[in-house]
Amino acid sequence: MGLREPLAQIAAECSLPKALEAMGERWSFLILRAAFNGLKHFEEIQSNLGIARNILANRLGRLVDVGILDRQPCPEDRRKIEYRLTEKGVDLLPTMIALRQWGEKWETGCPSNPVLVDKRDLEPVADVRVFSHDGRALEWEDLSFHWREELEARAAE
Amino acid sequence: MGLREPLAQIAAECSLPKALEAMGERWSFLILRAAFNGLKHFEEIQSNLGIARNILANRLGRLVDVGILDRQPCPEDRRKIEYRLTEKGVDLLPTMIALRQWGEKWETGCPSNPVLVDKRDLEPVADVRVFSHDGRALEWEDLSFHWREELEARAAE
DNA sequence: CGGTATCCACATGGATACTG
DNA sequence: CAGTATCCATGTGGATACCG
Repeated sequence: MGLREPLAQIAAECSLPKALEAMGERWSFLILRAAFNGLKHFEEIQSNLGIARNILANRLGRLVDVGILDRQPCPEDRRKIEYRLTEKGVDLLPTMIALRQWGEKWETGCPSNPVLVDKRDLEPVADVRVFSHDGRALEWEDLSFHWREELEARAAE
Repeated sequence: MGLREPLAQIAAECSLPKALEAMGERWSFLILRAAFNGLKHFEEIQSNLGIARNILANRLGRLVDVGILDRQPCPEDRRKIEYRLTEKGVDLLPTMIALRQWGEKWETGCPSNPVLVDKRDLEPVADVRVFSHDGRALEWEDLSFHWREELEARAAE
């Protein structure tokens, strides 16, 4: 099954729709970015993004519901609320960085600021890309979609 | 500037909002997936996604406008229209695969089908992640956001 | 501080019918 | 085949006021 031959029926078991259920709304990625940048409080995020309060409340609630953010009283001031990334939330970093890098390359044409760097040497991270199981960088031409069943049948031979 | 210390002002030059302008709508990623899966024609995409015709027309138009898809008469039948990924569109693959893998891990809990494989050995590609400039796989703890100016000042010392 | 409540505008989305 | 046109429902988003 080649990559450029259309699939008769696709998407039957693709996780993308499910992922988009959680992250598909316009503000979700921006709220997530705020979280990655260390913003934890409602007012902080609201003033930084300029998002309407009711929408922010709604989105934060949804992100908490799906387990991307965690809502806790602030340790140093129990009256305040703190939103933190869960492990599931942190796991969205490659997606977010990939999209940001794409925007840098094709939309703005210039590097974003602040930069995501490796703490060890303060060097900017590499472009996010697709690698083979043994670490070779792959181009679109090197890739193909295959049905799992077909691969298993082939492996069984 | 540590990763867990909040940034006073963020997002001033981040390309993410611009990227989301192009890809932020619910259907955009799914239409893109259809394109990656080799679907080229309006009716094909419409029946595969179950999207309303007017919305699909609108989204296809927008994706063409921003240069992610290219709209051409079909080579073998000039009466038909064909949508193909541009280079800019293909460049969204890491983002899409990263999001799909995240969904597999956290939302559906099972691998998607069809699988993206390396043509050479038909092995599924590796999980998309963030690497350092010299190819070390980085965890969230290894990362930090820094202002470009600060990095340049430091380098000049 | 971290929300709700309200109100309103517009965008998104779906269904269906029609067209070149 | 690849859309438009139309209609309608709901969702998203913004502004503002209010609240515990």
